[in-house]
Amino acid sequence: MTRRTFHREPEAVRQNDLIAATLDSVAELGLAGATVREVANRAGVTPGLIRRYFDNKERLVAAAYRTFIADLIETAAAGCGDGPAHTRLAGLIRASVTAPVADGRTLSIWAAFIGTVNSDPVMAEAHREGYQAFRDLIEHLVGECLRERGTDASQQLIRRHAIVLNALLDGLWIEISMGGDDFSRMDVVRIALDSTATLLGIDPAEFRE
Amino acid sequence: MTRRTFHREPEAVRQNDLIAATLDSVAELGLAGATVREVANRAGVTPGLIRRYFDNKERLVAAAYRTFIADLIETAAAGCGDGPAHTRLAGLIRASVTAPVADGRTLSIWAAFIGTVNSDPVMAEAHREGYQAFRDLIEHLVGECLRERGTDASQQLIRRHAIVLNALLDGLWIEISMGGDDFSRMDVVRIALDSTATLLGIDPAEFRE
DNA sequence: GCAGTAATTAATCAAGTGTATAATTTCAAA
DNA sequence: TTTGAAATTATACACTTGATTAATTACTGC
Repeated sequence: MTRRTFHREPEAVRQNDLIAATLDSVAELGLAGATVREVANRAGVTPGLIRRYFDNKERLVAAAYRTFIADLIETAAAGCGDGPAHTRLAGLIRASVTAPVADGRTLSIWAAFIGTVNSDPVMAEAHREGYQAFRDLIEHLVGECLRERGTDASQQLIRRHAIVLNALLDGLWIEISMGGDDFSRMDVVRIALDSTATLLGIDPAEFRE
Repeated sequence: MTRRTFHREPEAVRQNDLIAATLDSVAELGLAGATVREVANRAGVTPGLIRRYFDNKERLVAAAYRTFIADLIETAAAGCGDGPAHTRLAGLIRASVTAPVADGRTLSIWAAFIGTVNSDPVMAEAHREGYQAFRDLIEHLVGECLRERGTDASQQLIRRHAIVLNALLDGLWIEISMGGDDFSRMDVVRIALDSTATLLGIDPAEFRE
């Protein structure tokens, strides 16, 4: 009986493959389905190998969460482009409520991980990092946006706006990703942009360009 | 060696205890920690008993989710009271962003369950029910609120408002429950009410009473 | 081409899981 | 008080889980 053949991969590649396999497992089977064996199978690898790249399963899952969140924020932030602040903010909003940020798979992974934050300190820390990054991004853009319009907003007011806008985006993202409603028929981007403009006291037309 | 003593309970009570124990387990240990033995221990009962009240663990968890969501919506809806529509809407909003609806334990349970919706059809159905109930409640209140003010809003516009408001409340609820920010210092109720008024085009003062 | 090292496999382990069932105990009715 | 049925316990089972280790294989540098 002969062993299965294999070929070596650079450390970074294998780590990446294992993380990708983990995220696929979580998306399709839930966190409970992301077993060491399932992940190894999807990565085309043997279960024992995981331990060479991650001390234990907990670390693997935490690493997967970190890259997931980082990628998600990066994708959303990439929608900003450059130009005046209100255009960048509009880009961020558009990216946040459309695929690939807003879709079922992303939500599934996010939800599965979020469910662990309360009972797992490692996951809680990984979560805090990513969350704060997004909030800071929004707060920065809102501030710039208001300043651009000559509004002399206090830091406190900017923060308040950021909190509300962040909440709105989170909520819309969840609703859209969940897909229960007939969002296909609506212009979700339009809804998100108009609502944001209303909340910030900006002329909605300015967002539509 | 003598067996442990026990006393019988009416079917409804036992079911309730088991569900409560399940929710406690999920809140503190996550879904993975809600094992048959853990739940039984918390309910002061032996693991085998669970099978007498629920065909299998899956059913127990689904039942727990259903009662959890139902209670949550009921608690939020109880904040409505009676009176003019805008007062009832304000009550719902207030209830949604304050304890016991908005707190860490509630969020933990919610998140743990949400994480299963994508990979578990039974949970998906339980989820859809509860979610729709809340959305309908908001839509109804928004409609009444606008009509009360003489605004002749189309059903489509009402629906749009409900979607946005629901998203805002969901997002705020998550942010507050997560507790990462220094919400303790802010008047979250005020923020929620003012934002809602802005979105619906209502005078904020009308909400503050 | 060869040797050595490191990556990978294969096989095994102990612990924990949900489930099943038989043995007991409680309680209400007679 | 006794009896019988239903609720509860206790025990066991088959399976899956994450982890561990020795044996093998692939690749790098010479």
